[in-house]
Amino acid sequence: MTASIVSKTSSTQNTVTCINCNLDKFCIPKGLDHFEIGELALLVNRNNIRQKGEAIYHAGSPFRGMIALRSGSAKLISFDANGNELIVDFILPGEVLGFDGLATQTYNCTAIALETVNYCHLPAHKIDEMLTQSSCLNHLLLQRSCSQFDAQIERMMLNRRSAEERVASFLLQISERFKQRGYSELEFRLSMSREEIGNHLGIAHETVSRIFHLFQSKQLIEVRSKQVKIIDKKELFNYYTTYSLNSQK
Amino acid sequence: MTASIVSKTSSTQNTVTCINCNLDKFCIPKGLDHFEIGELALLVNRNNIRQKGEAIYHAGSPFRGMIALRSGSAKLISFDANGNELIVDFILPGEVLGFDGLATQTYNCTAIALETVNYCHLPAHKIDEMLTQSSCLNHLLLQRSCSQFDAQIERMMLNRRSAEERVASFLLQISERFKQRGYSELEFRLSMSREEIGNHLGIAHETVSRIFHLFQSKQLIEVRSKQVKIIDKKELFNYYTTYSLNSQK
DNA sequence: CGACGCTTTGAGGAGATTCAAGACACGTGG
DNA sequence: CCACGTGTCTTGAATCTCCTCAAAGCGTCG
Repeated sequence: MTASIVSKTSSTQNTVTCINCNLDKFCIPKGLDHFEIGELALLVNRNNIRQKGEAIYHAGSPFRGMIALRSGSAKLISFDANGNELIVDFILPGEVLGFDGLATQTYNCTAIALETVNYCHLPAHKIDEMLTQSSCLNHLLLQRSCSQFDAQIERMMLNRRSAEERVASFLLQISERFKQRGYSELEFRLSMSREEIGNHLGIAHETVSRIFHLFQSKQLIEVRSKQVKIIDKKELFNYYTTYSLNSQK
Repeated sequence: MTASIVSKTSSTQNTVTCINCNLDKFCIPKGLDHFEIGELALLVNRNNIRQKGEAIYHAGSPFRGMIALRSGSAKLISFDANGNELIVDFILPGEVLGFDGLATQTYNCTAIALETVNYCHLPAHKIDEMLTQSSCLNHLLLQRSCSQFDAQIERMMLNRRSAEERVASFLLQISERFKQRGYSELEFRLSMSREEIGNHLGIAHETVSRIFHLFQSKQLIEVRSKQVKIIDKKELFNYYTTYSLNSQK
């Protein structure tokens, strides 16, 4: 594990903390008041780096705290009984990792960088401190955890849809997440491979490729390797709401 | 909504409360100390009844509190954009409902009785009271919510398995849950239809039927309508761990 | 430039769905 | 108590979607 690197700049302007971080609307501080964010800022280790393919934490290892990605992306994976990898989620810049270890104090998943990442680390023992002091954070974490419930239902819904609907939904979801963080919603680079997309969606990587091609031929998107441009967002959206009209009741 | 019926017996022996309830190991009180259970017992409305097909709560309605089933079973459902029903989970006696409304203060799902149910109701405003007083309950709820995370991964795993593996897993899961609550683990009655099982597992009801028949012909189970007897639990278990050796990497 | 990994594309096949028809179970009323 | 009707369950056959295997194309990085 690398030691956390605390900025040594004396001028506060140049020091990025939770208070002036541009990700504050999406990160852990979301929902906390100004004072609490200040408290939080003192607890966070910034500027941790991992290269592509390196793990941020491992399944089974003791909970070390929550992670907020400042740049780069990661995949959150789990392994089945036969050691097959299952990609539980992709994590984009500004998103938070670590919920899989919060309750049991042991990480259930392994987090691996898909490209070079820079992240902030809120240590576990400091989370405990905050939990006993601030009922606000407590409530916040509860809320965050419960929103997992919604995500689960969303995923169950997707799992009974066709491969085309899954891919459409995947593209729109990534687009939306980029948009919310101030990146272009219509043109972006996928940091994960077709294999990884397929794994996450429960379809073969060849199928992902074929459907990307299909969408391109239908003028819905333009794909060139990992670069994606969404041409017809509306139609892409229709793709996965309209097509299941005669699905099971 | 029916008014809660509080027992009018004067003798404490005849009054079932959280303190002497046989479900205390599985219900909300799990993990609370004796004093806290006593507190809880004062807050709970008991003996609420719903008939088969009736809703216990509706998606979109304000969070009214947590529900613990004392007898009977229910299904927790959600609806997709086209109004198709998705069965998120089945709830067996002694299990707790309502997590889908805890964070947002609005139920995300609809809970419907699969047969006559008798349930206890812990009102929402009393949960709030307890949350500000007892950090223990707070922590407990957080833990419960986080365990949703595990369930989600488990379900994602299942969703890339074959129909046979899904059905095997379903039977074993129900069996395990009955066992934990003191019912026979090898012989039980399924309160849900083939249609509902299929919906929950993401397969057609005909497929469920066919696989029940297949398992019977392999001497793994005996099925007669809704009555199920597990003959070879071990082999049934192998069925869904062994069969995916050459699944996707 | 050559090697390796990722992506694309094709062909064949397996598994699950859909549609359709018949069997069975359960509740109702005669 | 039996006949009847409705809804659930079973079973078969045809079809379709997606997977698997295989090979070729493309990109990237030393």
